[in-house]
Amino acid sequence: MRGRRISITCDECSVHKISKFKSLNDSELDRINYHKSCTAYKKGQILFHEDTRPLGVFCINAGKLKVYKTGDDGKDQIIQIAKSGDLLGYRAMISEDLYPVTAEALEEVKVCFIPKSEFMKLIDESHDFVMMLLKDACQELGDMTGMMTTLAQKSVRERLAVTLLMLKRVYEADTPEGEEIEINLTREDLANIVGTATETVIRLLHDFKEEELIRTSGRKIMVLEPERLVKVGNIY
DNA sequence: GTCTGCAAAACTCGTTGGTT
DNA sequence: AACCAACGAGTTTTGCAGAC
Repeated sequence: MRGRRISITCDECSVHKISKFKSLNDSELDRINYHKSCTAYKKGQILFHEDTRPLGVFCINAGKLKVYKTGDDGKDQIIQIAKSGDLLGYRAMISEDLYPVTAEALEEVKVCFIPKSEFMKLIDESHDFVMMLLKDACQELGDMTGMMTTLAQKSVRERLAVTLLMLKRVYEADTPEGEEIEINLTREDLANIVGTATETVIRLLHDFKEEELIRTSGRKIMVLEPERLVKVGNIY
């Protein structure tokens, strides 16, 4: 299933200022612009599969993706919800590994693909760019450590509270100021982040609703009381 | 008591075809 | 082209039994 080719130039890109490419100079940016290809993916389409070889990196222009790993029992564990401005696939490429995860569009997604050769040239030439990648990789390592601890030590109820707060941060980036933040994810995806069964997530969401911590409208979830969710999640 | 898995019912959403 | 109803697929919810 392939996406539809589209055209986005870096200087008119809406996320350029928050992307990893913000430190590049004009000539470096021109080169990326020349070599990259941009694609629109529909919901459910796959950008890259686990255990395939990276041929380049993906810069998300618009939309959200779930990044997940499939376990031995066939169940998916969602590692990350990637959003506009995020860069995907560079760690596996730099370490010359296969992709450890799959990236799938959660909605209409616009993505720019930068071939490996051009990306590696940038790493050779731009110190600022390398530092930016290093910072990002270290940050993610820290996040993963936190996630592992959360999954291992917290109850499902606590994990769901932590997950809702994390998703609120992800979704508020795309929400105009003043508007209510809506987390738009299936219950199954939510369960795959929390690491539990869909039914358990639905039951706990029902409890959170009763406690007026959240409100739901169809599949959409609105966090009403983030401070109380912090307490429920035992976050200090 | 907490959580999971299964099954069934209820609900939502996207697609399709007909009508205006 | 716009609107609407019907339909089917997918998703959500609920109840129950059982494992830990």
